[in-house]
Amino acid sequence: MDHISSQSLTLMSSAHDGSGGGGGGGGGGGGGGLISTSSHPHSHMHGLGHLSHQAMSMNSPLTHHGLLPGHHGGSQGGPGLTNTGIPSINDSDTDPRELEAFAERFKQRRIKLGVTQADVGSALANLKIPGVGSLSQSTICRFESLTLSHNNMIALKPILQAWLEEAEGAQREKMSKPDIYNGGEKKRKRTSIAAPEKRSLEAYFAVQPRPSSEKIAAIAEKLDLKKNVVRVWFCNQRQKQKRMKFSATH
DNA sequence: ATGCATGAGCA
DNA sequence: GCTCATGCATA
Repeated sequence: MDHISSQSLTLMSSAHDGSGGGGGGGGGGGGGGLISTSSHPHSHMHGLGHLSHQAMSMNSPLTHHGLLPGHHGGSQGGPGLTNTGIPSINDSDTDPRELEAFAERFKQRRIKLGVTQADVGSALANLKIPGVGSLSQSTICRFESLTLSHNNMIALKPILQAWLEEAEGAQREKMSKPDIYNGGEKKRKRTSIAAPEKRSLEAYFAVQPRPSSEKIAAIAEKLDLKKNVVRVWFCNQRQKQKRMKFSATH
């Protein structure tokens, strides 16, 4: 992609507006999973607590959004305090339109602060929020571009909002260093699936998004790919369909 | 910005 | 073995 590639130094002047359609695909909101952490052999431990996990069949912790008896004007600048005094998650926090608006504001202010996505990710650990550690540049980027699941967006919003307020309040000091790498670990290699194979996979996916193990094996052999590569490809493809926004490639 | 991958938790 | 959150590697 020859976009405006700037992850650490250059400035990215995104010329895209905040396209309105709140509706998006986030509607379903199936899963109930939230934050989890993964630790790799070479990375330091992250710490987003494993709050909850899948809730597959139904909506769960979040009151379904969508059609609420109209209230909340739209934007909310402050904490979601209710007259009950509990800073709980209100309906407005699950509103796709609000999420989109927040993501936009977040990016705007983040850039204003002269902070990169990666900086935000590592700075989260400094917030000392129980169960919250750092996040990657990828995740911050996906949050801003709404390419996360609806539930994931809802879970991350309060955390990023907290960082934003903290960063703006103490807008004076420099963030800490990213971190150091262990120079002895083997680096993961990313397999690249060629265009023709990719087209075939998409074709199979169109008729059967969830092929059986045997079917996957057949596809794998036909395309001369490792079975696991094919299986993961289907998993990732399914996940993509659940994002709030889709990749511009279609 | 995004493709392929890992890992936790569950069925 | 799937889903879901998340990340390394890379275009």
